[in-house]
Parts: sequence; C-alpha cells; structure tokens
Amino acid sequence: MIQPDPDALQASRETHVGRLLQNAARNFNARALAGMHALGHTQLTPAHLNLLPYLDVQGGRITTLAERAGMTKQAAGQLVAELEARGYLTRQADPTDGRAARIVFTELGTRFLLDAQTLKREIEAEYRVWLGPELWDALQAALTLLAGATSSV
Amino acid sequence: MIQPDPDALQASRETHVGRLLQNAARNFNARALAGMHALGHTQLTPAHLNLLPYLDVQGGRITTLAERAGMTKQAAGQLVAELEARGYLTRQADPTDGRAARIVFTELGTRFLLDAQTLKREIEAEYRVWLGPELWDALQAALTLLAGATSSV
DNA sequence: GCCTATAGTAAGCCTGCTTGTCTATCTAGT
DNA sequence: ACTAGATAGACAAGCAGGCTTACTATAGGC
Repeated sequence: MIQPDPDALQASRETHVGRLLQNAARNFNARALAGMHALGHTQLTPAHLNLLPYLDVQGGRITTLAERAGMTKQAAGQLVAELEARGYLTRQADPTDGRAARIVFTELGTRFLLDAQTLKREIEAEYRVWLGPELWDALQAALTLLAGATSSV
Repeated sequence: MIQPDPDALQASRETHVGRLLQNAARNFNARALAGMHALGHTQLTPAHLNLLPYLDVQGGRITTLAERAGMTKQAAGQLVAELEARGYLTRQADPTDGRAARIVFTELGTRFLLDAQTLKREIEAEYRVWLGPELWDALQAALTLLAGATSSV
C-alpha cells in the first residue's frame, strides 16, 4: 500500500500549467468584457463575445454560425436574436435562398468590431510590457503550437 | 465617419492571445477531466476538480475552502457533501471548536490526490514534448508573470 | 413528389452557483 | 456568570447563463 509523504504531496499541488492557463484566460476575458463595457457596449454578455468572432465581417448564416461555434442552430439563433434586439446585427433576406437569412452587422455592430480590434491591441500591448518582447513572442508561439497539437489529438 | 477596410478588419480578427489562452485552458481541463475519469474517478465534475486543490492534504474547514475558492460557504458545503457522498471526503468533529467540522480526505480521496499528481506530470510531459524544453519553460515563465501582473491590477 | 436544409417557436435542463434563514457554538465585555 | 454579538455550518429555495430536445413551417434540389 502506498504511504505518501504528506508534505511532498502538498508541495506538488501548489500550482501547475492548467491553473496558470485558466487564470490567464479568465483574466483576459474579464479584461476584455470590462473593456467592451467601458466602451459603451454594456449589453454584451460573454456568450455574445463568444459568438461574434464567428460571424464574418460581410455577414453569414445562422447555420454557419452554429457550426463554427459548435452549438445548435437554435442556440445560435437565440443569441443572434438578442444581438439583433440590442442593435448589433440585422437580418436580410438571402436573394439566393428563400429559407435562409443573411445575418449582417449594423453600424453599431461595425463599431463593435472596430472597438474590439482596438481593445485587443491595447490588451496585447499591456501583456507585451509585462512580459517583455521575447517572452511575449514565446508565449504566442507556445500557445499556437499547443493549439495545433491539441486540436489534432 | 469611419470607413473600414473589410478585408483588413476580417484578417485582424483571425486569432489572438485571448482565444489561444482559452483554447489551451479548455484543452488542459478536458484532458485532465478525461484522465481522471479514465483512472476511475468518474463521479468527479469540473466543480469538484476546482474545489479539491484548495483542501490541504491534512484537511481543513468548509469556511477556509469557501474563502480560498472564492465562493460562499453554502456552495463549498454543497460540493463537500457531494464529495462525501462519493467517498472522497469525510467529516470529523473538530476537537477545538464544537461548531466546526474538519474535512479530511478518505483513502479514496488520497488515491485521487496521487492520481492527480501522476496525471499532472503526464500532461506536463506531453506539453514539454510538443513545445520543446525551452518554449515550455518560457510558457511557464510567461504565465507565472501574467498571474502576478494581473492579480495586482 | 420526396427528401433534405434553413430557421423559428416553445419548453426545459444542467451546472454552478447565490440569497435568505436557522441553529449551535464560541468569544468578549461587563 | 450572563449576555451580546460573531462565527461555523446546515437547510431550503431559487436564479443566471448557456445551452438542449422537440416540433413546425417553409423553401430548395434532384
């Protein structure tokens, strides 16, 4: 039977990549959400911020959105309806398919895109300062590699 | 009025640290949960895996757990009750305080701790292979720095 | 004409918490 | 000692977020 050394076991539990990654991701998301709220986009929830990146600048369909975001069409449709009610998106009839609707950005939606771009640069600049250019580049490289490695598993 | 170049805007949306961090964290968590399930701990949910690291090897109190995990005592109490029902934890009367209960690991709980330690080393070894030693060290350094920087903000 | 695809409506579930309230116990002040 | 207030924890109810399943209507493709 195993008789572990409690101190050694405790020490090994302190912190690990998983927790570090989770904290970093959570901090980034909180920062991004707060930033968007500060820029006036106070009605956007994390679910919206998660969906919007999957909509092309020139627009797209609910079905496409659902596929990319990995959720059901109904879920995507609901989020789109909310974003429509809040003025970010609008529906246009698809000229080539009577069943489909083209989901496109409104003017407010476009402003959101630009704000998101600005905010992203701002946050990345902060991180760059904290880490220094080399570590920052290494972080990006490492995460990109991990994305490739884990997606193929 | 701003007239953005749609192509440039689209290109800038491709991917960024936030998404990379989120993906990496999600992959790690999925890997860890799957690993624990594979080791027989099929009744542990992400919420349990999030709480357990805050319990010292020698045990502790509900209140301490709640503080560390950043949740209410009730929430911590509920999770502990579930873990008790599943056989990982048990309650002992605190000899020094009649109100309090000492939450301690059962034998199964200790096995979980050892399995978690093993699994952690396994996953970290995988990551190290994917990234190479230098990039791996850089990743750890960068995330640790970020943890320090963002926690102080 | 038949099968499939797009999307909307309605209802509801799951996870992971929270608030509100209560008892038992401890601590400090008088 | 006695009492006022704080603290540990339990019990109950419920909510927020983010989905899902089930069903219907309509439009296209072969």
